[in-house]
Amino acid sequence: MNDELAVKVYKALGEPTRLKLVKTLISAPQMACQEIAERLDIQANSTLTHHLKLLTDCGLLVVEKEGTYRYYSLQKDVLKKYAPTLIPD
Amino acid sequence: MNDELAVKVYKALGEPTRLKLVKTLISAPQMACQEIAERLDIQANSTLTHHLKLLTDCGLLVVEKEGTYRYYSLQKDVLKKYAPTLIPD
DNA sequence: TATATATTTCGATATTTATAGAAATACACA
DNA sequence: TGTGTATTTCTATAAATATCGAAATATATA
Repeated sequence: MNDELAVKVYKALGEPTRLKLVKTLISAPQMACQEIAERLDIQANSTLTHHLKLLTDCGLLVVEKEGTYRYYSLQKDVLKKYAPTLIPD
Repeated sequence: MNDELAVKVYKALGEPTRLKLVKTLISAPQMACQEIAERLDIQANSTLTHHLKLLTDCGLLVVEKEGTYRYYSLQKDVLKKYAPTLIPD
């Protein structure tokens, strides 16, 4: 058990916007920034980038570049390990 | 799934001192403030109280008064629900 | 009641973090 | 190459939070 990583994961999940983001991605295969920002009502791009960085840094999200877009998707195995209760049956 | 509560729980766990506190209580049946403060190297009583409050407010800990002492113990079922990976086999 | 011990509350400060705007970068395509 | 779109980086600011010292509260016991 890596405590530093656990702290990062739980810190990432312990904020309303990011928890909502994670829950949104549970049912979506992947989403680009624009769509995420709209869905979560985030005003500034930089704010979204900030949250996405924290979530990817701890391994909860991964990015895939495709042209100008970057698609973010959830690493369900990581979420399942640290916070399985967030995943609906 | 109560998102507000989840945020509170993960916020509580997403800080090094509190994660350590929770992990300490996993193997201890209950501990009084003094002992917790020593074990975690917390300087000020008020700092410990602050952390204990966050942890009890989200249901991770419960207190039992006994004379001048207050014994804090972990609600393992709550921890198991939100962060089972923290509990060793 | 007076004193000692354990813990909490209050008020202040320093650090962290969420948010935003503007500039920079990356890429597609005309 | 030049223009438009998507995202990130930079810098600043406001809000949240961790920490502390001192005073207050609670309880046991001399």
